[in-house]
Amino acid sequence: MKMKESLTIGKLAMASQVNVETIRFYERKGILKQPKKQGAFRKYPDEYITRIRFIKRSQELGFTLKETKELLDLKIKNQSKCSDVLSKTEIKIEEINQKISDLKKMKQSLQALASCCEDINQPLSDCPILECFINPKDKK
Amino acid sequence: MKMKESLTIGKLAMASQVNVETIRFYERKGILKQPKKQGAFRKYPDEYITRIRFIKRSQELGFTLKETKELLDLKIKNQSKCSDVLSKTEIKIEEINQKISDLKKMKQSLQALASCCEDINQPLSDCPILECFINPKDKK
DNA sequence: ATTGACTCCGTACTATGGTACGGGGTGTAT
DNA sequence: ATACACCCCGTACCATAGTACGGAGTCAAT
Repeated sequence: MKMKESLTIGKLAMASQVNVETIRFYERKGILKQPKKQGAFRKYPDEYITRIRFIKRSQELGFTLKETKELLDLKIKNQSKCSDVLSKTEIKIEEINQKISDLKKMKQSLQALASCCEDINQPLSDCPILECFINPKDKK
Repeated sequence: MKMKESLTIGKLAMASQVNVETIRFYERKGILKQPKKQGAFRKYPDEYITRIRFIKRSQELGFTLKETKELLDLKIKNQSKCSDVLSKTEIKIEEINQKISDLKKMKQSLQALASCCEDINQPLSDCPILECFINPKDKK
């Protein structure tokens, strides 16, 4: 009797492109909840792949594991009070807005550097990469 | 005889809003080069403040110290080819574009989650927060 | 029923980006 | 000339985010 939607930890790791140990690490940290075991081994439904990919991408976007857990918990604990979810969600949205805004600033700075380099006769030492971050209009 | 443009490590740390130990750490890592010493103490010209603010800002924007060092080296080794600078910055710009795009997706998902809460009859479990990154056209 | 691949768990180790500590030296202001 | 704040350096320690290891157990195929 084989069940579809039932991955061993090794298969899950392969499918979600992380190390087996990473999955165990996430379980210890409470970021992934331990699945039911069939016999002695963990058996994971397919949606864990999505979950793990979400975690990895969130990290790449600058969220810590703790923050990522909070994002996941918004989804998971959907029985929690609407007002809780709403306020947490709004905080995260604000964080994202800030990240987007910061990234746009950095992009502009990098583009300024790039455009300085496009004119090959321009002296490279005049490239504004250092100065363009240190603007008086400080975000803090 | 006092020299302008000559900061002790403590003054520099204060001015650039980092810990003294952080400056020493950056020197050990080669991210800041050790300045001339006057007597037994390091003496820094003012432009180190700019340098350190640049490092901190880069980190806030998601660059590692190693990457930040690379960016600084682009400026410092200005004998390097413009094409080197250009290709490095273009890679960073592409990374930034992808991050912004993913953050926007994440934001939309969170807004969907928030609006679920506003409309209490909407099933919360349909919120697409997990799905927002999982596109077939894999970036790697 | 035995082999081999996989899993279990706990523990230890790694890298990154710092921070803290402590014993000693220095520099300057009074 | 001496007090006191500051600096020197090495080393140890911290959190985060994993990765590796190793001995034992398990499952599935032959």
